[in-house]
Amino acid sequence: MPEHSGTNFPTMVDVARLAGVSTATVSRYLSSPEAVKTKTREKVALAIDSLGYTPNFGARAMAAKRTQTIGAIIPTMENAIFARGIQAFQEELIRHGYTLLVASSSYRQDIEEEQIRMLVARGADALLLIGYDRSQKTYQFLKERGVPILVAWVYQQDTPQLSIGFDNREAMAGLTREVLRLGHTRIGCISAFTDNNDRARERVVGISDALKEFGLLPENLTVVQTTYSVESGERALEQLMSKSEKPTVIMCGNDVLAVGALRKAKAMSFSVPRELSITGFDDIELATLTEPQITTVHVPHRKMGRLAARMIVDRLQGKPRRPSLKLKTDIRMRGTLAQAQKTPSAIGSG
Amino acid sequence: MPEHSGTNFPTMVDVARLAGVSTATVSRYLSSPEAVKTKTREKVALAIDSLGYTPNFGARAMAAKRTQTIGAIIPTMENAIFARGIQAFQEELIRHGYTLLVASSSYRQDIEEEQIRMLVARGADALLLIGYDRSQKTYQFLKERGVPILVAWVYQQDTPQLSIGFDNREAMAGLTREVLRLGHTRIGCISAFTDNNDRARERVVGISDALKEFGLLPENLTVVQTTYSVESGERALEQLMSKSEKPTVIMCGNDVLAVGALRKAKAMSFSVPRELSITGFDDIELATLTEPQITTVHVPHRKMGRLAARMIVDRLQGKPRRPSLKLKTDIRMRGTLAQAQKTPSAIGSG
DNA sequence: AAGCGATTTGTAAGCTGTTACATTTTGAAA
DNA sequence: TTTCAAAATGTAACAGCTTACAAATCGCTT
Repeated sequence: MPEHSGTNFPTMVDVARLAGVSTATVSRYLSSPEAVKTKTREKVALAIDSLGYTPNFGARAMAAKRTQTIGAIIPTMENAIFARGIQAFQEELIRHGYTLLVASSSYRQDIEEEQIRMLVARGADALLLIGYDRSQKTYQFLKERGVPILVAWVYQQDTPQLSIGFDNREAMAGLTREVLRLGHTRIGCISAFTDNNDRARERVVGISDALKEFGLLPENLTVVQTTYSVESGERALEQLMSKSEKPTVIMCGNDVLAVGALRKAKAMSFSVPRELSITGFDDIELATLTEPQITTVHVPHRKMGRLAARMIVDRLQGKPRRPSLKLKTDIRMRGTLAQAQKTPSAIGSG
Repeated sequence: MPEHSGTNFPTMVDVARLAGVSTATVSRYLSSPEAVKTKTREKVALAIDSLGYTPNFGARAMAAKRTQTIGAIIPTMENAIFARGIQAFQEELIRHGYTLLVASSSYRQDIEEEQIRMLVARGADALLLIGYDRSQKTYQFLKERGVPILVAWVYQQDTPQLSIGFDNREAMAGLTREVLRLGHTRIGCISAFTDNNDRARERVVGISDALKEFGLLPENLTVVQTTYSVESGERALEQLMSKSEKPTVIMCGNDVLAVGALRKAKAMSFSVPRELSITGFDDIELATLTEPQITTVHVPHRKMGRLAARMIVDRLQGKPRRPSLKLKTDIRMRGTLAQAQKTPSAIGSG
């Protein structure tokens, strides 16, 4: 007589007994009510209600081999762009009857891998991942397990994975062209660390692309890599502006770094944008709250989240596979970017 | 001959067979390796590795009746204070071998209830919830299911639930005292909607408390309720400042609203803080990025997240129950709060 | 070599759903 | 009334793990 300690909740068997039907019928009632006669349906509904029955997720997952659950792994919840995109992603998923499980990797590949396994083990029907950068082993694992993935926040033509995002490289190149048109030739760049972060890497490459187009040399660009935070932006700016050959513009990998750079620039008494221009990336709310407001690249995060959800749901419901989606970004010209100040040391005196 | 479509992954039985042990041993290896001899351990490890085995979560949950999973439901991911607290919460949980499942309720009670059921059905061992406000039915459900909960972001003495947080009412009263000492008598308040949001409600009550202490009347306070966003703050400020009897200080329910208020005040050409003072609540990063910086109440969100995790883990591991925890908040005097401007229309000219 | 407690491993029941297939019921046509 | 396909329901075999209990093994001591 194994007396389990009280914690015994009603199961399907209890419901079936009370309703006077078999468990199969209860199960059918739960997953496709229209397959059950009205009269039976009422009996079952009543039984469920009076017992306060809730199906056990684990058992269901095991038996049915699907969970109506989507997993997502983002680098961090503390970054507004992910928070916003994921929030929209979730709202759209709920609308389609799916549940979202979120995990964060702290920008670390080993943790991301662990989280992927965790989510797969939990039976996630599909996964949303940020960026392409991860080991071949991980992709292999996902493939073996048959778990579909959607790569978000980036778009690249020649990848096997389905993706939704934008072309970080081209977007940054576009902004750089504007910068160069304004006569800047000495460019500082504050980037997030680029290892395991293709978004960051592509943005830096985008700057180089544009430089080349304009016939400038690699020496015209100085890159500082740092972590994601306002303070990091401050430190990086200080570093860049303490050189003898000071840049006339600081292009930042995202808005948070730009805010830090702006704050430090002010503290160091550089007039922005007269003496020094600054640009950001993402167009988070913060970018319009500074003085002057930050010139940046606008990215439609909410839209991306929403569309990502639709793509995944379509995929799971076996609809014809949509191609990867490239979203448009656009440049928001605001107060921190202006004409380069003419300096004694003239252009390209080589 | 049910031919399942290829998707058959290695199970514990496969591992056991390959390692030449029983499934019980494999299970032990997984959950308490120290209970397995070194030699056996190696064999099992090898087998797991070469098969690429991952335990099935559903099966495990069902058999063990626990999941090493904690659920958390926050109003929204888009609010930096929750994002930050939850991030810390998660980091600490991982350190103790637990996994976090996050869901968001969009500040809606019905959705929160649904999410609670979802997380319980998924076998969450415990739940982190924000604020006390929810139906008795929900508390009852949780109690029946035996799922421990921790209420965060608030602290109240006389509640049955274990909680960690701060006294919103007292914190806001403290800030209000400072405001009143500076001679302000006409106070505007921009609050989040107070239904189903005890944090917001308590903050407003805190203002009233302090007013009473200083012998001021309810008429001295005008409250506007709105949603959570910079724009809402802007609109609310406009509304408050378009009355004939303008307030000399605007106390906001959180920093985001304060930022909006500040921006609109500038746009309407009120000099802050000379003509109009503004205060916030939370002390998010944003509060130090405006010009002038926002005077606000500092809340230790990260610390709260970290401690919340410890409390829950202790509880689950059967350690002696800690009492609810009240965290200290403190006032950050910055640039948006100053002496009330003396106006012709003198005080209380009844 | 036998004995014995402690350590390690194995056996098998049990956890709660889903679903293929079998069986019964239903209702319209003959 | 009988007949029969369609509709509704029931039966029972899984799904993959944990764990109480039994059995085997180990390392000493006598």
